Amino acid sequence: MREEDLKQRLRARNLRITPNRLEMLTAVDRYVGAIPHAKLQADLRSMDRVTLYRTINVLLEGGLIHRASANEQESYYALCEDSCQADGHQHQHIHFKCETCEKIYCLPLQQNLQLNTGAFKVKNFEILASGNCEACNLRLSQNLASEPE
Amino acid sequence: MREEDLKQRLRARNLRITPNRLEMLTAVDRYVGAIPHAKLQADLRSMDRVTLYRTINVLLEGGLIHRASANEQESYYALCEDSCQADGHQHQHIHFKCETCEKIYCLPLQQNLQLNTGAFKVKNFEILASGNCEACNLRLSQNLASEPE
DNA sequence: ACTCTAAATGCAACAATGTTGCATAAGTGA
DNA sequence: TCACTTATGCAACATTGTTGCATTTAGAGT
Repeated sequence: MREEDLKQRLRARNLRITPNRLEMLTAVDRYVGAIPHAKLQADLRSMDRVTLYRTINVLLEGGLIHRASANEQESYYALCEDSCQADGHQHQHIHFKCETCEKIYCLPLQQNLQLNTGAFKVKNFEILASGNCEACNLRLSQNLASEPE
Repeated sequence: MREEDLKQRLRARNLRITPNRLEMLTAVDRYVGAIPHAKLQADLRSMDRVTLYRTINVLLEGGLIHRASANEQESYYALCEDSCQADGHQHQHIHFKCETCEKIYCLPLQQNLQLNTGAFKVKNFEILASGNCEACNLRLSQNLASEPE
């Protein structure tokens, strides 16, 4: 993604354009899947640890990135769609963690979900899935195929 | 749930029956919804902090409880169904967080989900939902109804 | 009921993760 | 370029989770 586009996203949310924010957005953007916190920290090791946390929060609150949890302690981050609002992220997608390569992917949801159960009214949801990703499936099936009988 | 039942669950997984484990299972069981870590710690404040962590891990690994994450830092715990295995939790249910009372509920899933997307093969999933729970919905609608026009 | 052994517990110390206050630097609108 | 607000870095602190080790305890066998 071009830097000018990232700047535009910051402007759109009335956030100041700073080198730190651009660096973070770039790191999140270029990573395939959602970036783990540790990787973000490694990529931006010139940035103060505190600034890292604060910048994550600013971008989260500004609706530029979202947190893709994975039923673990560590958090993962990905860029939001343009449609996300600061307070109302509407991610109708799946956060998929590959068991093999351990990457987190944001996948679109194929089906319209009806999650309401009795008098529990679902306003928002997130799906955490795990399995094998496209690349790993391919690799696994090739290894299997080339194995001697 | 009767204490004897909890003991039986421990025995079934070849886990020793200790006062700490029984206390923890009791605390998890009597809490409506999934219990937050902090509440667990408060309920069991006679238990050493380290023992608390280790006991949680034992029960998780034994498949007696499961972690219900909620897109936050804090973890929540609930008893497993009998069908859960140590390594293969199969929770086809929704972890629902009420926006009003903030409790976490484990709700059954009404619909059979087809989550596979392209060559991504989903083996396991969890749904984190939020909205208003039954009790809060009722309370909210009553307040609304009784408000002067 | 007693003994033995492996496992559970508590404690201390440590490690990792996240937060707050404050002085300084930098972004932005005039 | 000036003035004002916000962002940053640093230090200190707070919270959360982990490890090693000595002691206690659960449970199996006698």
